[in-house]
Amino acid sequence: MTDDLRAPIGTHDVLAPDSALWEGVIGTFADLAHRYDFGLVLSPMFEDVAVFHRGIGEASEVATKEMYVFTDRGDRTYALRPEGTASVVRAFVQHHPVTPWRAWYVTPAFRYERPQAGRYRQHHQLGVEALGSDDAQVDVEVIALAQRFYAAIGLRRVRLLLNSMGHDVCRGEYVGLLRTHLFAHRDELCDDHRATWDRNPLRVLDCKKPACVAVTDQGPMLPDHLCDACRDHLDLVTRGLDRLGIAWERAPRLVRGFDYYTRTTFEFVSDALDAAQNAIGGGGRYDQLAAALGGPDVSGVGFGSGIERLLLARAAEGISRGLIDRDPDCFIVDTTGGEEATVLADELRRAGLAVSRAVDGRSMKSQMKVADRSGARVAVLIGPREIAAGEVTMRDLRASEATQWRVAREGVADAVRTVLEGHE
RNA sequence: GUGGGCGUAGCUCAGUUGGUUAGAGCGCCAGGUUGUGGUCCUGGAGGUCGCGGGUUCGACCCCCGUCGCUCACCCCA
Repeated sequence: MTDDLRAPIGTHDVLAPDSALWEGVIGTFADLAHRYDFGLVLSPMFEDVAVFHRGIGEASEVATKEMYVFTDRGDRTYALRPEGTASVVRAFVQHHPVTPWRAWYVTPAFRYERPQAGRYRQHHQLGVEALGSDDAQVDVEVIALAQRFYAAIGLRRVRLLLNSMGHDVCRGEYVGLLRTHLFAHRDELCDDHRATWDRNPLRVLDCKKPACVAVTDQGPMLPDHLCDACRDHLDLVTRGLDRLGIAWERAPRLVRGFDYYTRTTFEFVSDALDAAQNAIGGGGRYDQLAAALGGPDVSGVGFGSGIERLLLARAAEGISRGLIDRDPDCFIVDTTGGEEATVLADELRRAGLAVSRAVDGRSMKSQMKVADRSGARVAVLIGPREIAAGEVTMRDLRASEATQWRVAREGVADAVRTVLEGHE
């Protein structure tokens, strides 16, 4: 209701219980990243603007019109990170860890644009980067991690689109051919690209307008013009994916938005989402990024995924199953003032249990209602009679018929555990 | 940046041709013989009708502006 102090446009607060899904997604990813031998990297949310200009490309849409650029009190020009890769690679360059270096991250990403479904000014990405090797096996592992991750969070209607951008020489030759073709057919392009095809010919490949599709359909496709080395690399990647049983599709038109990609590029799309925001993740190899940021001439490969998009895709697939259980194990009802509940709760929590309780001296009936809604499996009741007897009353909140029993005060933790196990 | 739709209780919404104390469901709180939840019943709290201006005897309703939400284009996660 206070309109003057809301979260900024295009940003969102995520509160429990919704946030449990975020915990689940991030936790699942952290666990998987560990299994795939990636270590967590934390890097600043803002960087010298040059990190992104040199990284994702000064001419890219994101860099030219979507970055949050600001000057700090010391007159330094910074930008809020619009994506994850550039700053991770910057960290790699700065610290020169032993290669191959494998890092995973989860971070907010900022882009100044009008919000819409699946598109926000602050969204969140998680991903991995592997630097210091150009072995195609790394590409395969990165893609496999992404694919296994989507499966782990329950997504089924996901397709992997694969392409190769070649390297600077063979792509350069290809772009020349494409530009010649586009020049010959420039009048047939869609309204937008009739003016911009020359500046960024690759973008035209990505255009969905029938006019552009008709032109590019007859033109040269990048995969047909790869050099031998790039072709071999792509073949190794596809063979690796085949051996892992990971389905993929060739996507010769796949052109990603950042300039740093070379060779392998891929995108995961959800068929449950509308085309405007169906990309739930993507990535690829970048041979020149580290060098562009002043580092060694080493290659890297990685991918990033938008958490909001993943959640959107889950919802669109009708997946309601949660990823983690954040309900309390037990709920303490104390009608003697609340001090006993505090003591018992602390004891149970130290024993590893998740405990909820009521405060403010509410009536037993009221506390029982709260206990019920809390999702706790069992209620632990403390009243004058229990205190006198040195016991508590246990009540199963999930049983269809009322069942309760007395337990010695010292044995509460074990009694709760017994109930929990009985439910599993 | 451009365009469409929408802004009424915490949430989802109703609100008659502008008319006198703005409603419902859910949620929340309290009761229903004073130690007990989930169903049911009763009662209660909660709204400057996004904000500002205008028209009018009178505006939640009409007009203008503004802010916000939302969807689409562009691009992407």
